[in-house]
Parts: sequence; structure tokens; C-alpha cells
Amino acid sequence: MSRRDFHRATEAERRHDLIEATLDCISEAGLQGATVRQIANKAGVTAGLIRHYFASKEVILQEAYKVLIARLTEKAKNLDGTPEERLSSFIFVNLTEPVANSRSLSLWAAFISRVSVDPALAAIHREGYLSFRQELEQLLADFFAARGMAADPARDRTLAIAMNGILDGLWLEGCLAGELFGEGELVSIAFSSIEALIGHPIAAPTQSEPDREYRDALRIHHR
Amino acid sequence: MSRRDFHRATEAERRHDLIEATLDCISEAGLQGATVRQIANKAGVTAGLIRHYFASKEVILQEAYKVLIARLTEKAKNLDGTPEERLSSFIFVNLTEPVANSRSLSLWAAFISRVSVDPALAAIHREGYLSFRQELEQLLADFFAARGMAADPARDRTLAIAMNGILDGLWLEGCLAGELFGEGELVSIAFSSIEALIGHPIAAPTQSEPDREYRDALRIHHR
DNA sequence: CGATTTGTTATACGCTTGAATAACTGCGAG
DNA sequence: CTCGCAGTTATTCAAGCGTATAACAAATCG
Repeated sequence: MSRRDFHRATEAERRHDLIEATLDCISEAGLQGATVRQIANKAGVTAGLIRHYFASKEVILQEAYKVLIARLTEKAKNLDGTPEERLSSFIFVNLTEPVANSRSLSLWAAFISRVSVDPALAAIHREGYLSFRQELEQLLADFFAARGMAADPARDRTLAIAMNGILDGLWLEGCLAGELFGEGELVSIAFSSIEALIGHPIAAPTQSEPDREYRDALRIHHR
Repeated sequence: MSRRDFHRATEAERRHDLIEATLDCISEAGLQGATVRQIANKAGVTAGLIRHYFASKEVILQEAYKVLIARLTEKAKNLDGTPEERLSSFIFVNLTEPVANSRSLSLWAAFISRVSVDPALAAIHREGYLSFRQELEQLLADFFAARGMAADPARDRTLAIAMNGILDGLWLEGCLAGELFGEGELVSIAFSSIEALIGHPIAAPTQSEPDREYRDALRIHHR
């Protein structure tokens, strides 16, 4: 009847581990599987500890949502290069690993399904969404400016909405049924759609050239 | 201490009412709020009755998911008119009431978040998805045929994926943050994006002409 | 109009949940 | 090296969960 061994961690470490364990639980078993006992178990501690770091289970879920949003959007910020390169990378990054995979989607959907129920989650969501779209608007504004076109915030806003929708939708398709698509197929579709939408070609990112096959297929009837 | 009054309903009625109650519970309080007691309460019966019609709570959730999918896709099937009109209506229908609203989204997200956990739900999802996309592929094939273009299944498949992505993404944006967009704005964006994608103009549905303002705005820089 | 079926209610059971609390102990301060 | 505190464990609690089952009564049928 000996007590279990344990080590005392710093607050930052513990909170991080617990949040990470929460995300793992949700992705593996859904929100219903993220019980305080499961989370604690996955983090290698006992259930009571969670309440030592988070006022309630709701709070740890909110913190986990913030972390998820940050993780899904951080890759798309701090892009460098010319405006065209940044726009191109933005598209690519949002449709490939590690942003686009089934784990991301199940986590995202789990939280989204609670956004309309829990006002605290709704606030977190809204902030993340607006920030993402503003980032995109700026990218578009820079892109057009680099092409010598006049500033036009209304145009940029509309295009950002449209492009955000396209990226979200293709991200979703890729996450949900990635095995149905060829390598780079979704990225190619995104480039073709967005090029058509904004009326300018965009060079694909240099780091990894997706099949041009599909883009060519799409272009057959453009001209 | 009198027993509660009740009336005996047909199996079809009861099952319908219980499934409807399930969807209500989920949309109002998330999957966690859809307990057998809450569902029964909303349906005006007692909890035990649920197990009389459904082998388990899992089963009633699966049936509810089937109903939701049918409801989200039925409007997009059985469209009539010319191929162009049907394609146009398809876009419109999927981005306006009753398909696009916040209730639809919270229901959809709740189930999606379990698709990766529950194989039975995954099967239901996959069937609905493939059926939806095939419908769209057929629409596109008819559209191109009506324009005298050669049949090209690969092209139709690729375009269907892209268009499905665009519609999903814009549907999502509209459901999540409908109040951020102007009346008909998302529909206009969808038309512009898809016209650009497939390389042909599509007349908007006759029943309700969305603001052409946004479409014109998008077109400024095309040409 | 009484018998019978079966849809429905009512109640109970075992289990899990989020939370509260008491007991323990690793570890840095002194 | 010891002390004391705060991080951690262990235990408990009430509430709610899905499920099982027996009693009841509304509708049907002869």
C-alpha cells in the first residue's frame, strides 16, 4: 500500500502537459472521452491535480481550444518572402501537414460543436477567426500592391472571405477524406481556384511542387 | 400518485418524434446534452421508451445522423430546369436557408466530431459524402454537355471536388458567422468563384437574385 | 364488453462523472 | 540536515448517465 511516486513540475510544464493530454483525449475519443480521469491518466497524474491548475473542466477545455487555434494558425503567420510567395505559402501551409490531417479536424469539429453552446468558447473562436481573416486580407492587399494595383479594402475583404471559404472547404475535404485524393491534388485545386478567383497566376511554393497534372487538367477549358 | 397520461403512437410517429427530439437536444446543448432523459423529455415521453424503439443510445444517434444528412442534401437533389439552372440552383440552395444556418452547423459539427471515433457514423458519413459529390459531378457533366463540350470524367471529378470544397467552406463561413456578411454576399462570392473555376458564367437562380454588387466588385480585376 | 396484447410508465441498479477534501511527500529554503 | 510548504495523491460524495425490468393501461379484437 505505497503511495505512487511523483515529481513536482513547474506550473508551465504541468499546464502544458495537461492541455496536451486533453487534446489527445478529444482526438482519440471525442469530447465525451475527455473526462478528468482520462486526461489525468494520459498526463500521468491523478484526476485531482487537474482542479489544482484549472478552476473547472470547462476552463481546461477553453485553454485547450486556444492552443489548438494557435497551432492551426501559427504556421500561416510569420511567412516571409515576396507578397506572392507569402500568399502562395499561405495556401500551401493550410492544406498540408501538420495543419491538414484527420486529428486536426476531429479536434476542430469537437470544439466547433460547442461554440454555439458555450459563450466562452464562442469568444475564443471569434477572435481566432477574425485574426485569421485579417491576416489573409493583409496578404491580399500586399499582393495587389506589389502588382501595382490600387488599394481597395472592399475588394480585399470580399476576396479574403472567398479565399478563406475555399481554403476551409478544401482543408475539410482533405481532413475528412484525404485518402480519396491524389498527392497534392487538393493543393493544386486550391491554386487553380484561387488564381481564377483573384484573376492572377500565383507561383506554387518552391519547397515542394505539387503535381501540375491536376492544375493543367483544370486549365484545359480556361483560355 | 396517478400515473401520467399517454397515448400510443405508431412506430413511425414515435421514431420520428424521438429522432427530432434528439436533433433538438444536440443543437441546443451539444452531444453531451443529448441524454436519454433529455431526449425523452423533449419528445414528451419517459426515458425508458427510447430503448423500446432503439437498441441503444448509439443507434438513435446514428438514425439522427442519417436524417440530418438527408435533410442537408435533399434540397440539392431533384432540381429541375436546364443543366445551367440546376447547377445554379445547386449553389444557391446549399448556401441559403434552410441548409445554411447555425443549427445545421452545430448538428453537423457534433456528428463530424464523432465520425473519426465511431465506425458506424463514419460509414453513414462516407455514403452521404460520396452521394453528394456524385450528384455534383453529374450536374457538371450535364452542364458541359449542354454547352457542346466533350465528356471528361476526370475534369468533372476534379471540378466537383473543388466546387464541393468551395461550397462547404462558404456554407461553413455563413453558418458560423452569418451576421458578418451582407445579404446574399456569400452566394455572390460562390457564383464568382465557381464561374471563375469552371471558366463559364452561370446565371443566378431566378427565384431570388442576390446582390449583383458583390459579383461586380469581384469582377473588377478580371480581364 | 371482457380478454389480451404491447406501448408506455415507473423504478431501480451499477457505473461514471466533476468536484471537494484530507492525507501524504518531494524538494527547496534556511 | 531538517523543516515547512505547496504540489500531488487518495478517497469520498452527490448527481447524472445508460440500461434493465416490472407494473400499468390504452388500444385492439373477438
